Amino acid sequence: MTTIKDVAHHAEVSVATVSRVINRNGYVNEDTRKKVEAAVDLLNYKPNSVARSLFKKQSKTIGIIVPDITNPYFPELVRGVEDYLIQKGFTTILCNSDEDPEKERLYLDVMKQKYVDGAIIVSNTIERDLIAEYDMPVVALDRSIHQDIPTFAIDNRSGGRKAAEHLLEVGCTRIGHIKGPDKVENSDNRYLGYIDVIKQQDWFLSSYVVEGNFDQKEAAKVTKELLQSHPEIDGIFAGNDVMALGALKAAESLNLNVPEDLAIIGFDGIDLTEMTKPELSTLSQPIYQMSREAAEALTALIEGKMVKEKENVFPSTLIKRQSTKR
Amino acid sequence: MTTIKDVAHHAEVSVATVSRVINRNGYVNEDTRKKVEAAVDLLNYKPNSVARSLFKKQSKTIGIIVPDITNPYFPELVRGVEDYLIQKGFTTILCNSDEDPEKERLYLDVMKQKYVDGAIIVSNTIERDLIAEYDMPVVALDRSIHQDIPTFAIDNRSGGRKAAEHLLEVGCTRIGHIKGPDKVENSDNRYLGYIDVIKQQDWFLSSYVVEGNFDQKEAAKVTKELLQSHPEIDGIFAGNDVMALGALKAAESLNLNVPEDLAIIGFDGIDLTEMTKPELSTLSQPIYQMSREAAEALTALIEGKMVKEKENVFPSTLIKRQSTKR
DNA sequence: TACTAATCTGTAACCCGTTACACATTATTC
DNA sequence: GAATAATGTGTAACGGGTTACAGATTAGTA
Repeated sequence: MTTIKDVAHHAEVSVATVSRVINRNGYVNEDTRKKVEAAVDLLNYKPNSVARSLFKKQSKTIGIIVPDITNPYFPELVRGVEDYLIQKGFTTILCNSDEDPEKERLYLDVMKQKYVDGAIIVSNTIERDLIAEYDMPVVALDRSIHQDIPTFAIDNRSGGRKAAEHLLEVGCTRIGHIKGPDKVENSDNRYLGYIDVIKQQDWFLSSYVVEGNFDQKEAAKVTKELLQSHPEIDGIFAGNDVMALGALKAAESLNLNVPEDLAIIGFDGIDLTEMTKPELSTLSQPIYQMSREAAEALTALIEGKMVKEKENVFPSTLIKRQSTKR
Repeated sequence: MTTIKDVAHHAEVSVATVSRVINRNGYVNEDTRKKVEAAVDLLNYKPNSVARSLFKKQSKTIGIIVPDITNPYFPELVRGVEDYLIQKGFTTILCNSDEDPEKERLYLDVMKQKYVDGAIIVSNTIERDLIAEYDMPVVALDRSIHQDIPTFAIDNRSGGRKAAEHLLEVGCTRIGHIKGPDKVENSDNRYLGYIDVIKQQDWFLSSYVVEGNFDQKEAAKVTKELLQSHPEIDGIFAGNDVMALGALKAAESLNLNVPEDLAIIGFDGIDLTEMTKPELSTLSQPIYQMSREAAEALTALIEGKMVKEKENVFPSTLIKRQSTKR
């Protein structure tokens, strides 16, 4: 590995001069610069980021904590972040938390020790006080953490409303909701959006709402139970696409035709929704855009700029497909 | 940020002693150790990984290069790697190459500069000579790079054979193949497996094989064309699950029933295959296991152990589902 | 011409750990 | 009791950059 000393020696200058050339700061004579650049090329010198980090106390690295990259919602999120950051000269450390506070803490510890410049966090459990301990720029993505921390998320409530309204529009007369886990902001707000619309209906029963844990199998199970105890239900709003898929499976197992007997709409707009039969209607999130902007905000924070807008709410878009076409 | 000096000062010892306590090496008196540990706890001292890396010339970080985390095959692969490595004390840098040699090179440069300890690479384009330039432990995953580099991959050819045989067994009389991109080891070998079985059939035509680029939309297009020009085809082996899905879409658009009119089988065993209707038969890969073992091999390499087995071939498992049930 | 400002370059301290080496003390062995 | 081994601890160099500071030239100005 060639070091700055090797280059200095080769170019017959001091390491300070080489450093100045590399970083384009301070005065350097044109001829000297050329000599140094020639030596850099000749020796194929690449400055050592670790040494630089040690001095500068920053690493040009950021961490992204997601619950589970295996969940189809997150790859695109991570991709949006990574794409932007690499182009800004940052590398991205991937952290799968499984929503486990211990793991989250572990990852934050590691980040701190590695002089990571900042973190993008998707979490329900991390609190502002914990983040304060680590004293690094943080941006919340998909779920808010605290009003002081810049957040990039979907307007879940209005999305929930749109979903319920759409089901009413296509003629559903009894609409159930497969809700995500309790006390998770996303699922709660989507549920509230549904309630906003449905509570005005005289037929509404609280037993039309069941909890599905954002998981396909679980959603299939609870949907089946729901449809068995409430055969009058002809429309289902699932709290995310994966659960909508579970609902689709449930309908199938009960020999219900979608959309004729049962209309189904999901939430998220992951690619999966185009791959089912019938294709799933959904509330699509601008995932890539959102994550990219989160990454932008993080780099701004790292560069010491204030981000004026703490709350960045993105609209969801209704995508009408076969599963609600009636 | 507390440093080792702070701790030393607090415990009234030298930094060397603190270092010895932290790393549990060298002689340290029991009482001294306790004093130091108390100071560490009190000050919540976490050693600075960057400084350590600089001296040790290793970073407890590895890079993983995948084409695109957004492709449903890779998240599980990455997860297998990350899970194993975090537990071994390594963090994982995620790199999306888009199969672009420039990006691959850029990522390798960054890794080198950050003293990354090793890399796990999924690539068709990276060559051994390039890797040699970087002089770091490398393991190839999913696709081989060179016989000198430990490889963890599926037995694609035998998988291709199993797929073709299965279609014959369920009674298909004309079997087409949607092949992945040319000169990509995986697609070529799956194709060869198909040929191994099909070439003995007197009905075989080379026009039964079309190329689909591992992409759903493209696969749907070429499958449709294939079925239109060869309506006698009643079985399709797609080079991966995403293309099998495209084939399913094509069948649908031609009003063909799956599996009655057309049996379809994919390759990979991603979760998606359980989510379609009908559910897709596929050759399932032990993705998580394979990637975990790749990570194990990489850490072994990093620790200076030789990995005896360069070629680690994993079997695929035939999963029979509705799409080939006839 | 004299003086100030701008340009150029090198020396050395610093970032924060790790460890070779030296020295001191205590334990073991004959 | 002397010699040797084992234990305990500190000093300082080192890893590879960055930059404050000083000193030397050159350019610009009155």
